[in-house]
Amino acid sequence: MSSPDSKTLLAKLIQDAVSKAFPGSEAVIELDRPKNADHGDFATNVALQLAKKVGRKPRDAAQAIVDAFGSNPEISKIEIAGPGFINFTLSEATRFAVIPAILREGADFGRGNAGGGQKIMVEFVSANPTGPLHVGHGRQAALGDAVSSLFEWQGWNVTREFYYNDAGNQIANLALSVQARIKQDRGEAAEMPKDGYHGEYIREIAREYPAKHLGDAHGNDLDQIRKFAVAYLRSEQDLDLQAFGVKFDSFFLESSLYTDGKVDETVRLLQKAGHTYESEGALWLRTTDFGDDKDRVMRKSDGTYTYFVPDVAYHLDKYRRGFAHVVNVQGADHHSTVSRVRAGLQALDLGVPKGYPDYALHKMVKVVRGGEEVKMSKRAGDYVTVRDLVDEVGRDAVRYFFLMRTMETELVFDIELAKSQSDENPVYYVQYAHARLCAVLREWGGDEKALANADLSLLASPYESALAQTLAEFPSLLAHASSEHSPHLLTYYLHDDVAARLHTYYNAERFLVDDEPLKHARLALVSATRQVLANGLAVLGVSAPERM
RNA sequence: GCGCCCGUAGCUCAUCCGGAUAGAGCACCGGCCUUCUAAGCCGGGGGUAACAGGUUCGAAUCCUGUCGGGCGCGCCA
Repeated sequence: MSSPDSKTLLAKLIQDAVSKAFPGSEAVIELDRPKNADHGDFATNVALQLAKKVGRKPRDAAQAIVDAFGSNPEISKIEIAGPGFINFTLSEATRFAVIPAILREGADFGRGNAGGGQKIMVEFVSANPTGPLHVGHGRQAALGDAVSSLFEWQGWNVTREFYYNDAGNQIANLALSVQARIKQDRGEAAEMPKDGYHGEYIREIAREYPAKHLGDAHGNDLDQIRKFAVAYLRSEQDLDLQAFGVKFDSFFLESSLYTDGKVDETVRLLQKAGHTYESEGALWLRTTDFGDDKDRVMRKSDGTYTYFVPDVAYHLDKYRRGFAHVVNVQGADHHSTVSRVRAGLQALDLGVPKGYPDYALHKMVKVVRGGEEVKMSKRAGDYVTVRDLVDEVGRDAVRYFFLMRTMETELVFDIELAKSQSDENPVYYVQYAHARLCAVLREWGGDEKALANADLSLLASPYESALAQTLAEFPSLLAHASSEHSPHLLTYYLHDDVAARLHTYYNAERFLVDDEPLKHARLALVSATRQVLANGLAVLGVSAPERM
């Protein structure tokens, strides 16, 4: 929309016209932005909706509504088109009004307040500390961070949280794997565990360990090995995230749920709520009462808990920490946990809302080089790490590529394409647009603040009004991308709408003309466009270079 | 077998809480650099939106079924 105000205003004017033309009839006023520029800035289908009810042909009904429409300075043209759409065209002044608004709001242009300062948690990455982060975690890091930013831009108070599964079998396996390597290094016979970790990094940890643990250089203290390996890999993952430019506000350890008694408490609460039963020596929760497709084991017959209990305890804890809104970003291969965690929370009977928590599930990442799938990484052994990608193609390209696709499709990451500094590479196309505008402003050398007073009525080319209109859509686009958890909408907006229109404009008109007032008007548009590109890239976590 | 997701141009994908002629990029063909960054721009060809029904004034979009692909169905996490 050109601005929230003109859309709201228009909706009200239409409502008035409808009640004047067809007293007593009810209609929902829908206002769309037509794809085709010939159809004006806004279009409504009220006449199509009403035609049947009032017994008129759609176009006749539309005419009656148009006749009842009062005049307004913001609207320059009203047309009836197609089967009975009413198209509204904004006046040029209204369309360009966004430019001073952008220059005034600067780095804040596009912010909304849908969140109203409420707390929201985005949990993402949440890798087990059993190895370097893989490309799937990379997609999750890019997504989680971008979704978080989108929320922040809508006025939410966002907490980015990383959950460490540092308890359970996989960690025990990690410790055993490292122990086996330590022993092998000492020339002792030692077998890797059946589902052990075989990556080169296990050998690295095994080599580091003896020097730091003089008392137990033999590798007999499994608990000490486990602690060392987990700490080693956690700091390793931190470095991966740092290289990727993702910062978390909090790290939550699964093990703390046990040490703080929260797992036990959850079990007690579930038992008290009466949805548990014992069978085959195990303790079960009747999650089928809450929409799950089968009941779940809480406590195994060996007395230990399944991952399900800490998961529920963890989410209860989130809820108690005051996060009424939570979005968990996870791989789609975990989709079965959604219904079971929700069911577990319902079974507590503590009033946790039914759809809690919210999930954003994404498909896996396939890495391709020259058409061939890449599966191996030297350090990790059987998978490609985030670090491999960042080191080879750079943070910006990796982030942008991870964000370009909708979550529910598999992402094919083409290393050659991401590395190419050419028109084939969408991230360079957008960054180049930004750098180009910086060059223009640099060449001009004046004070950008003075542009706020430019006489925008001098802007007359179709490129200018198209570009201004696109810029005006930025706030509503961000709001939409935020509520849909869809950063990819922003990548397409920046690439196809802003950058593409800008390049066309750039090739068609010269900005640094001799006519001072016209030059100022054009530079105001240039400055506003640069600002929108910078703000959009900031949301995506991609840099906006001034030179390329 | 059951559950979730996907199927749109030669390729990679947008659009999806119903709207007008289904859009980009790549690839292909033809133009544009003495002018602020050609990493760019303009024009052209290319489609039964897997298929079949249904709802509707109107369906890529919603519903049902079929086919094809992915993922998940453990007292693993």
